[in-house]
Amino acid sequence: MARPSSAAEAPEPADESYDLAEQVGFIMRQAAQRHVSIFNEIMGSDLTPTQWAVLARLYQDGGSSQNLLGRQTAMDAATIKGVVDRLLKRKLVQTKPDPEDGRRLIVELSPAGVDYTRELLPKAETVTKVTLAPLATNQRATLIALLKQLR
Amino acid sequence: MARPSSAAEAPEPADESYDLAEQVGFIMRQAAQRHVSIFNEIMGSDLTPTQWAVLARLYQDGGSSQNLLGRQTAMDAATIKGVVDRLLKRKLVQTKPDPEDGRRLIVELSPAGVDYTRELLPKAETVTKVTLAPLATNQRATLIALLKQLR
DNA sequence: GGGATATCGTTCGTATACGAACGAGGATCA
DNA sequence: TGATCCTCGTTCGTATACGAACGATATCCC
Repeated sequence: MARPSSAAEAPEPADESYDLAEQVGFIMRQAAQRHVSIFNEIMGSDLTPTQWAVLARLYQDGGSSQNLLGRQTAMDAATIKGVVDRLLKRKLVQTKPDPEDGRRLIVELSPAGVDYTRELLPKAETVTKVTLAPLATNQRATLIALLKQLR
Repeated sequence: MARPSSAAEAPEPADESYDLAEQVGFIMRQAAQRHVSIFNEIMGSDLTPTQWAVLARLYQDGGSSQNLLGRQTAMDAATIKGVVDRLLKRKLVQTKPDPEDGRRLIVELSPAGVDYTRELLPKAETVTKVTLAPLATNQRATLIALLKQLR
């Protein structure tokens, strides 16, 4: 059956035109899934995309408070806590209280974390390359520009 | 500090050019987060994007086996099970064994699920509209075409 | 000074997401 | 028929993701 009920019951014409496979959200979820799959293949299963985001951000800009770090890596306070905890357990990051603000916890890369991140940088670039491989060069810039407008 | 170590230590030139905020994966995750946020606002917090994907797929094409349904909605076997279980608990879907294949479990919309899905269709279209609102009309088709190539 | 307000980190609960392993059923082919 | 291989559904463990609530600390402003 194509429809679970007769067409005459549909009150709004909109009902006829909805196709899940054509909705941005659904397509974007699939594209994101493929990206994560590529990430896991290249980076290895011992590091997740969000964990990498934290390492890369700390490597680029140094330590920051846990909540700010979360904002910079697109995670809310509850999520960044879990990610930082797991990186702490692996001793890739370290924390210390902020002397200027008793509420804040400063998170920064450990020396081992710096080395680890630097070693992974080329692989991280490969992830982006492979993810964008199906697109022509000019299409890649277009996609990124369009996605940025949807943030 | 801009870099946790001196530039002279970097063995590969690639290290200098990596910027997390410019990687597709990171930008796509943010765009997806905004989409989910819009989804929750419009559809209400009692239904998730994946649950909606299942309802919409069943509404469009009728029942199918659980694993096939998962493939059609971009979820693996473990994930679709959880989603179907929660929809079962709300009596929006119903299941029955496949008479032709003892391994299969057929999942289909319940009568209440059909009504519920039909009522939500206009809102689901609004979700897509609002998600794409920042883009010009011709850009929307471009984005979708590019994302489809990344699946 | 001190009360209202905001931010920070934490915890809980729920829902994807998926790898891995498992047993039951089905298909293929010698 | 029987051995082999594949698919299906299930379960477990781990990791995001985020709303909600909480106490502790800062800040604002009267």
